[in-house]
Amino acid sequence: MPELPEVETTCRGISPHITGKKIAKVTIRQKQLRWPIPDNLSETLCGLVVKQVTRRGKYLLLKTNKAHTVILHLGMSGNLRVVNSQLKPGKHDHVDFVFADGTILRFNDTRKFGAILCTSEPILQHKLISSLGPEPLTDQFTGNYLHQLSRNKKTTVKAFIMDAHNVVGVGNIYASESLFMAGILPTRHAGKISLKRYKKLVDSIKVILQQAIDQGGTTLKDFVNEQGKPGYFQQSLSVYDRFEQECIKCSSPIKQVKIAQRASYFCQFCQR
DNA sequence: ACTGGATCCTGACTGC
DNA sequence: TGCAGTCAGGATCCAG
Repeated sequence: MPELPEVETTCRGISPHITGKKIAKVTIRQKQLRWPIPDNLSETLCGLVVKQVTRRGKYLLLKTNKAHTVILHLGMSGNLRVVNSQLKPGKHDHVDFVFADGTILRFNDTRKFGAILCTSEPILQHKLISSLGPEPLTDQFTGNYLHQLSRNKKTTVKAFIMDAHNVVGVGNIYASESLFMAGILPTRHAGKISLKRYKKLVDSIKVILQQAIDQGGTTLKDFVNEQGKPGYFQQSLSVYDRFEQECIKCSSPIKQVKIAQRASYFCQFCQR
């Protein structure tokens, strides 16, 4: 499931293969994703050159030489691969961005939770992008920021840090892992956690995400691999999906609870 | 204004 | 073996 490190890895992986290249056409086999893909996408993008591939939260942005920017989201099962024109599309290969030199950027998404949109307005003003919280790995994301934002919030701290309006890129797995590292129970009310503890939580989120991105660097080659699924990380997880297994710190069994319909894992002794 | 729940989708897995 | 049910998950939308 793509979380921020996976999207960052995808961004770095595809960028050198499509930056500076002219779009010849866009082939859409399945337009019914999270939102329908715009009907005129191919006509709109034909002839435009990809100037820059960037990421904002879990959105990938393909900036062109005109006003238009392609907004891509991988949902939970999506992936992008760079393939050559000989490779026939397989199951769930919903969209091909075909470049003038024959390179294809192929979007595959089993569960169709992803999205492909296009906008000509300044990208930071786009509805999906403008409401996003700060990037977790920048200096704007601090303990002070989270502490202040969380005052009077009754939601759980886990739901709070997973809300992209507060901070982007913290998905279900890394939320559990970060809270474990920071020693905070996921069920705690966000508004009642001290500044000191938020500082520790922010440090933990940065460490966990940076580790995952560092590991992702080794899988970049997979994005130009015909049979390859983009390699997701073999991240070593401390609590996630370890129900009833021993806590790595205190050996007591890991607990599981549902928060906002998401499985959450924690140690009842190491987190409070 | 806030918060929690339903929702989209497919495939893997479980239980009868 | 097969079928029905459950779960996973990001982010939006909706209802209370």
